[in-house]
Amino acid sequence: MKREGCDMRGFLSFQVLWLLSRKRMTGEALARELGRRRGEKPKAGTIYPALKDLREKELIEGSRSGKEVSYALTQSGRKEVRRATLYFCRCFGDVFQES
Amino acid sequence: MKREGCDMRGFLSFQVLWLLSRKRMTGEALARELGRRRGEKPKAGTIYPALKDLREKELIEGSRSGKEVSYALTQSGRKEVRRATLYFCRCFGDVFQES
DNA sequence: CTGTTAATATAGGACAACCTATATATTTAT
DNA sequence: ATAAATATATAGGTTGTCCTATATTAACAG
Repeated sequence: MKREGCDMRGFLSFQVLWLLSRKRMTGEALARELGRRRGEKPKAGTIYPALKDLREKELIEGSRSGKEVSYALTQSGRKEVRRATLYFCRCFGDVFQES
Repeated sequence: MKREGCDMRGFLSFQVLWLLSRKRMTGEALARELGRRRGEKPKAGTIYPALKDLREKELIEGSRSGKEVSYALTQSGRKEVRRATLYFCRCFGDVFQES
């Protein structure tokens, strides 16, 4: 299928780190919050592979409680989200100053 | 090669539309401005295929003058950049309110 | 206990965003 | 005229972001 407009994918892992920098969350809670912002909730096949990748990079760590896994940033995760946020603002800062 | 941090690719086409919404620019000028913001200038193989894609979607149009092609938004390009900016702000607005 | 639902997980595929070449055309300098 | 530099273009490859399945496990209701 051809996209009509410009592609708006990207920065999923950054957005996950950003959300976790504010509050510890489960995969489902993350998906719900992303859905609230994007208009459409990402599917399981989007969110869980992303969480796995961040876990393998040791930027986040999860603790299971029943069927849920609650994620939080590790120390390098906190460092990384600071770095990434600076980069993000340098790239897109002016997009916000005018809305 | 494994990336250490989180991936920060994405929104190239949006960023190009955004820059063109402010000023008519050539491919080279766009690459320079992206380089200024990102810290590294994107290569020719990144920028020109992106411009070709946006041209084929009729979101931008270019006019050649010598060796340079100067790009500007079309009418649907202007519409698209408004739509995309709203979406972008809804997703990432709070990232900026705290820096 | 058994069936359903909720949360997590993985496989496999499409596509944009990046790269490294390599090529062509125009302009500028020698 | 010729060489070098500049701007544009395309081919081909990797990776992250998305999807649609399909499967597993824990909680919950009957």
